[in-house]
Amino acid sequence: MIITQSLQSNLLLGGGRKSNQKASSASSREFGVLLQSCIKTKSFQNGVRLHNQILEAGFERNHDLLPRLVKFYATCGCVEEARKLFDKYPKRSLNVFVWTSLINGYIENEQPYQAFDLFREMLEFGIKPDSFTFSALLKACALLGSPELALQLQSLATKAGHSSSLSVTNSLIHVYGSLGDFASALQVFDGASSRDLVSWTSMIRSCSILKKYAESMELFSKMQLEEGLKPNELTIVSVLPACGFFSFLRSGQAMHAYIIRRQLPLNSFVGSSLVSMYSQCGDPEDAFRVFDTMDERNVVLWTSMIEGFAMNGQFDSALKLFDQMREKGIRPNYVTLVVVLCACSHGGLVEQGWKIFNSMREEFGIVARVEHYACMVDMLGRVGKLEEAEEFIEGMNIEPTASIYGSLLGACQVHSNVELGERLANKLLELEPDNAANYVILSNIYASVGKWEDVQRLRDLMVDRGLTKSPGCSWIEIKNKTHVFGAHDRSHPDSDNIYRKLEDLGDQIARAGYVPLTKFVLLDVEEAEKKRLLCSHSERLAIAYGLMNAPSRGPIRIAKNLRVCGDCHEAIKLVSLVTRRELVIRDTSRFHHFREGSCSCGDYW
DNA sequence: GTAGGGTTAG
Repeated sequence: MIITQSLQSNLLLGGGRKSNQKASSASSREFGVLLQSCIKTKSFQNGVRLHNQILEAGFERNHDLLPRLVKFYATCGCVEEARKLFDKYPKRSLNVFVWTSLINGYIENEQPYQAFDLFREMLEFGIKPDSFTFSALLKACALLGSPELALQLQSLATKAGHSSSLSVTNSLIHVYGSLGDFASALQVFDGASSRDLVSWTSMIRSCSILKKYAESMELFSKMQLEEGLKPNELTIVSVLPACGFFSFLRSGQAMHAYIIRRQLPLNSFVGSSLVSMYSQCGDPEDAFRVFDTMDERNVVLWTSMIEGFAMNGQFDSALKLFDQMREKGIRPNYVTLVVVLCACSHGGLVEQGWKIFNSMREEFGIVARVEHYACMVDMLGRVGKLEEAEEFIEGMNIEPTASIYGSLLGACQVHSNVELGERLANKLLELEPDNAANYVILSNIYASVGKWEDVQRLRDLMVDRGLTKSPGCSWIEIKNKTHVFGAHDRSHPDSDNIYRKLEDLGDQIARAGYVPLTKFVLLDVEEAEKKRLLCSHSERLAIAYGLMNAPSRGPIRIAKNLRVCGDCHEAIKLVSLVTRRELVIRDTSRFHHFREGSCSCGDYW
């Protein structure tokens, strides 16, 4: 509405200034504005009526109106109509604007091949593409998943002198980022002669997509400090995954507050990224608050919230929300079902899991993909039904992938099944010889049953193949500063006090019945050394520091880059009991909410 | 007439 009004006022201003122009010219402008508003509102009937009037007035071929008419039909999903209109006139007589409109029309209707065919034809007719043409075609590269094609277009655009155009620069950053070519995206961004908010937002998004979250946050502050650019809601959406990844609740809250303060639109995109961020920060209550206040809830928003509950151990709430979503007539998509099956798996809800999996096609019209199968394998593996899981894999409609075997290998580690673990790991080492995780899991399986020679053999193999495992660490945010701890770390300036606090906590939990579970030490050392090593796992250092420095109210939140070990899990339950504090720990994919001696995961993770 | 946004198993 506002847009239409501003267009109308522009028209008035323009008309005033050019009062000596011919009447027909003023009318064609008027038609242009009206057509534009039909495109914006996608009002098909009004547009067709307008087209007829344009035809009667003899304006159809007007250099400004024809491209808009083409765009109108394409926007309303009638790209064939747009093509008919295009074919009505000799191609050589049509300007680049008309050609680009139809190219764009094909892309908007997800027909990238037709777009490229038309581009080829355009070049053959000697029509020179402009920056708009290149922007449009770069979008098509993302659809086709082809960074090579993007590179070709980049060199064509450079030759044609359009490479410094902002829209070409920004499209290039976007397409390279979307296709996983971070180096090229960065090269375009760094080499750009000018950058605007879109360039920064695209680069921040590229970092987030490629899981370069630190870079994402760094760019976000650099953009404001060095360029003085103010983020908008798209920038916020691009940086929120980074807040979630690091569990930086305060930063995430600041983003949320910024949206509200600047009155930026809180649409479904912003809504779902906020829900995800709060969930990843172990705060499902605030995630739900955002979810609950959204006017319009689409499938992605529902999916985010279901995942948010599941991630935080609230499996019943997750499944209840799934029911509610269906009652509201929202059709789940395949991601929703991945999330729901994963909730069943993590919550040990085997019966519900089977029921949902078996009804996927009939009830939701969704054919199971590899992700769904992986959830089922994980679900069976977790409850120790390893053989059933293996049979399930054999009976699958699809070829098992490394991820399927990986799911079951994880279960073999939990249930110390050496025989199956070995078999699977050998398959996996062939399928993905560069994935360090497989070596580590197999080595842990050997360690858990004391096969130290095999542990050593795998370590040597990893060294030979140049693979390293990422060292475990935990971190905590205190007063906007992040404190990172490695296992047995003594590098923190407050280290002495932290270890004193740990000793004190050790005494308290021992009185509450703690017995160290030394089987979780995967090293061939003496029993006493094992006990000592357990006490200084990184999450315990972070907890001790948190208890000393976090505000006295509210939960203490810690994030960790690996799974919490079984012994720490027991110890932390008791720490929550003796200190009467809620402790929230995020591991690689989910949360443990420790309260009064128990954990939200129900010891099942 | 152009460019940038949310959910996904292990």
